[in-house]
Amino acid sequence: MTTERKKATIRDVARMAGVSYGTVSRYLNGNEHVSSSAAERIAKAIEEAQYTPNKAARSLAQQRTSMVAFIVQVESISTLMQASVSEAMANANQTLGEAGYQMVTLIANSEESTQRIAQLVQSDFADGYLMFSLSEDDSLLNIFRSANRPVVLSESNSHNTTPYPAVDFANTAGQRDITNYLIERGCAKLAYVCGPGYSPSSIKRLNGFKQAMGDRFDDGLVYYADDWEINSGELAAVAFQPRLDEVDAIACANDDIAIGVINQLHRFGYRVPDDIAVTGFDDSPIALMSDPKLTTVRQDSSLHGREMSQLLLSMLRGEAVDDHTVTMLPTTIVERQSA
Amino acid sequence: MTTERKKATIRDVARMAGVSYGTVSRYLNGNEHVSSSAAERIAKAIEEAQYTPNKAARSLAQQRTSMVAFIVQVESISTLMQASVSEAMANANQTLGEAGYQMVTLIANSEESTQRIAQLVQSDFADGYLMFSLSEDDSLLNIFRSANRPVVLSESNSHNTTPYPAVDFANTAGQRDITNYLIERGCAKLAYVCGPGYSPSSIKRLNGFKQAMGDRFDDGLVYYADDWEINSGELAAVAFQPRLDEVDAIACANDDIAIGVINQLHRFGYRVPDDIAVTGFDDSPIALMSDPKLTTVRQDSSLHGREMSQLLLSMLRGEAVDDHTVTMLPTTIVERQSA
DNA sequence: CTGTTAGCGCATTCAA
DNA sequence: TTGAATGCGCTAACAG
Repeated sequence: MTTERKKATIRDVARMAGVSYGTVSRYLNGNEHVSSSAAERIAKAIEEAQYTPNKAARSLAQQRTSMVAFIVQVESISTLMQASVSEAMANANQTLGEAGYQMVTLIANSEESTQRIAQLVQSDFADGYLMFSLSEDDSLLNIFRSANRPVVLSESNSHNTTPYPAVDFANTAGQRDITNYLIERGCAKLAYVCGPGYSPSSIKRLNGFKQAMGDRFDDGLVYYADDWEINSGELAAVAFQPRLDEVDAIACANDDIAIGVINQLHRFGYRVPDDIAVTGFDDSPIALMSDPKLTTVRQDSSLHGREMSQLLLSMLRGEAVDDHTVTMLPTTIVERQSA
Repeated sequence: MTTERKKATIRDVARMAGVSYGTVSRYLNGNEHVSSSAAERIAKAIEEAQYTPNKAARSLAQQRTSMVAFIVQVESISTLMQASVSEAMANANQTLGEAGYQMVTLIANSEESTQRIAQLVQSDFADGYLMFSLSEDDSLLNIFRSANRPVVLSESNSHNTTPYPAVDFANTAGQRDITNYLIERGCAKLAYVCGPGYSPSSIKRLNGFKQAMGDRFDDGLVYYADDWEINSGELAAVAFQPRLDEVDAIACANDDIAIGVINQLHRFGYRVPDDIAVTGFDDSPIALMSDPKLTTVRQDSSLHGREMSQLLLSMLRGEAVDDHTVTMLPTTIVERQSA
C-alpha cells in the first residue's frame, strides 16, 4: 500500500523540478523572484513528492517557530474546564491562527509540569506566550524574563503592577456594581462569599464589595472560601446560618459558589430571592441552570482571548508595549431571577 | 539590569569549560564517556552561561521532538469545556510528562484550524498524536497516514473498524445497562433522547438502548437531538409532550440533555422520578447539580486519558500495536435520585 | 531570475 | 575519553 519511503526534502523537490533548492526555498517563502515557469514545475514537484517543509529545520534557520503557547496554570483540574478558560482559548486560537501563528496550549498543574514548561520556554519553544494563570504562582514569570520573548498575562495582580502587559476584567468595578444593585433594590444587610485567597480576582472582587459597602462592611458577614466550587457555597451558607434571618442578600465571588449558597438556603427553608437574594459572578453556563436563574456579572471571555492575542501579536510585530500596561475589559450586570 | 546578550550556545559552554562542544553534547545527553573533571567544569559553565539547549536544533539533529500533540476536534466550543475532555487532557499530560514527553494541545474547531494542524502534522511537529475527536470528520486521519507517526484515537467509530488503535468506553453496554435498570424498576414505556448524529458515541448509545428494548423499541419515542446541550433536552420533552402521560421513563444520551428534559418536565407539571424517571450519561459534574440529582452512567475520563497515553507510549517505544485494536473501558451505573 | 554557499544549534560518527 | 568532522532540512545573503 503506502510506500514506506522517507519524507521528501527540499532537495528532492528541487531535483524533480530541475532547479536548485535555493529557488524552491524562495518559492516556498513567497519570494517574488521566481519565474512562473519554475514556479509551475516546483508546484508540480511538491505535489508529486507530497512535500511539506520540516518544522524544526525551518525554525532553526529563521530563529522563529510561528507558534504561540497558551499556558494554563491551574491549581486543580476543575479550574481547567471553566467556560471562561475554554472560550478564551478558542478565541485566541482563532485570532492567532488568522495571523499565521499556531497556538498550542500547555497545562501547568503540578510542580513537575511547571518545571518542564520552564525548560521549554528557555529553549525558545515558541515566539510568544499567553499566560492564563489562575493562581498566584509566579515561578514561570521569572523564566520569561530570560527567554526574552513577548508575554501577555490574563490577570493583573492585586497590587496592580504587573511584570508584563495584562488584559483583565474590571473585577473590582463589577463586584462593586452588583453590590450597589443589591443595595438599590433595598437590601440592607449584605453578606459576601469570597473566593480563594490565592486568586488575584478573588481579592479584587472582595475590594469591590468593600467599596460598595463602605462603612457598613462587616467582616463577620464574609466567608472566605478555599476554592471556587459549589461545595464552598454550601459551606458558606452553613457558616452564615446563625445570622441568616437578618441578612437580605448574599453576594458571591462566582457563579458556582452562588449555586451552592442557593442550594443550601433552600435546604434551610429560605426562598431565593424573596427571603434572601443571591448574586454570582462570571455568567458561566450554569448561571442559567440554577433555579432561580442567577443574577450575575457577565464578562466576555471570548473578548478576553481575542484582546490578549491581539496585544501579543502587536508585540510580535515589534511594536513597543509597556510592561505594566493593563487593559481593562468591562463587565456588565445580568439581571435574572436570583436577585 | 538583565544584560541583553544573545542566548548562549553549546559552543559558548564548551569554550568556557575548556572542552570541545562535542563533549558538552555528550554530557548533556547522559553519555558516560565524559571524565568527571570535564563534567564538573561543564556543569559550572552551563550554570554561568544560563545555557538551555535549543529545541529546534535538537529536534532537527535527532529527528524527534519529544512532544506529543493532543488534538481536540470539536464542532463547537461548548464541547471543548466538557469535563470529560479536560480530565482526559490533564491525565494524559501527567502520564506523558512522566515519560519525558511534553504534551501540547491543539484545537481543531474550524476548517481553517484543521488545515493548519494538518500542515503541522505533515511537518513532523510531534512524535505522536492523541486524537480526541468528538466529530466524525475524518479529514485529519488521512494526514496521519503520510506522517507515519503513532496515533491513538479516543473513540472507535460506529462500525467498529478504526484506522488506528482506539481507547473507548463501552457506550453500547452502558446505555443498555441503564435501560435495563429502568426496566427492572418497573418502567414499561420508555422514551429515548439520542445525541447528535455525527457522534459515534451517540450512535453506539442508541444501539445500547435498542438492545435493551428489543421488540418494545418504538422509534416514535426517540428524539434525535442536534447537539449535546441542555436546550436539546427541553426540545425533546416538548416533542414528547403529547405522549408524556403514557411514558414511565426517559433515557437520555448525556447528562446535559437529561437536565433539559427534567427542567421541561417540571414546567409541564410532571414530577421526576415519581411521574417520569430520567437518566443521563457521563456523570459529569452537573449531574450533581440538578434537582433531583441524576442517575446516570459513569465513565472514568481520567482513566481514558491515561490509557490513551500509555498505549501511545508503547507505540513510541516501538512496540507493535495492531491498528484496529480497540481498548474498551468499563462504565458503571450511578444511582441517584432521578430514576 | 537563479545557483551557490554559509550558517542555524546540536547529535553523532570516526579517529585519535 | 575527547576533538574534529559531517549532516539534519532549511533560510538568506551573495554572486552571477
